[in-house]
Amino acid sequence: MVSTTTLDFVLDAPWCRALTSEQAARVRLDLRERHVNKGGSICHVGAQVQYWKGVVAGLVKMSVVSPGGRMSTFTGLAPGAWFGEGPVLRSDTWDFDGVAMRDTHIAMLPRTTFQWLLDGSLPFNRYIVTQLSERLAQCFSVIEAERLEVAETRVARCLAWLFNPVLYPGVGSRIELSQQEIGYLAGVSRQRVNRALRIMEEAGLLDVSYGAVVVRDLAGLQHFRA
DNA sequence: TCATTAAATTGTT
DNA sequence: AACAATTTAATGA
Repeated sequence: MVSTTTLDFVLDAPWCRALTSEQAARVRLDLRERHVNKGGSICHVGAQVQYWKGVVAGLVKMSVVSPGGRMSTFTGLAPGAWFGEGPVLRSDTWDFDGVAMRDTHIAMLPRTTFQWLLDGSLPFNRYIVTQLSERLAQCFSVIEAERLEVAETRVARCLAWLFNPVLYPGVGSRIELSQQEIGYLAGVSRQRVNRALRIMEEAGLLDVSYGAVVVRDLAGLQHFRA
């Protein structure tokens, strides 16, 4: 049995609302949850994918480590994010590391249930396709920012990703995130984050406050160039 | 409720 | 990376 917060979170998720009552009932039955303390591991490269996971609360950093030991952070996963469908469909093992950037609450749906939904629900398939498409678009956006090698642009894209309403429907316009944390996510120093945020605030794209950012113009953030 | 202190975050060099 | 300034949270009168 899972907590009511997790249950509410899942039943309210866009993919779940599209299911039949019978399917939703099985989801409810198979659902598990887990609390991960700050710094704890949510998934790691090479491990078997047992569950399709959703971020109920907290923040997860998605990263990979190269053979040389260099670490590259892809993105943050904000509340409302569901992830793991890629590994489930492709390789059965995780292809990235997930680390909790703060105390995090994870909802987990067994792989077999996930596949059962894929086989039995057209709306669920549509949701997954939308999810994958959105992620692909975001990947292009981030790759472009990397090539430009402008820290401000990377920060902007990184934030735009975090506030993506398709991927993270629960996220409003405000996310509690220190400049240090943004630095980890975007792969730039805290100083650069600080400067980038000021520039973007000046441009009217967002407001910065103590330990949080409020997005004013998401589209503007996505297309921001330094 | 207010004042004091510690901790976290931000701004600057 | 180090330091100072600022904001928040916690504590106790």
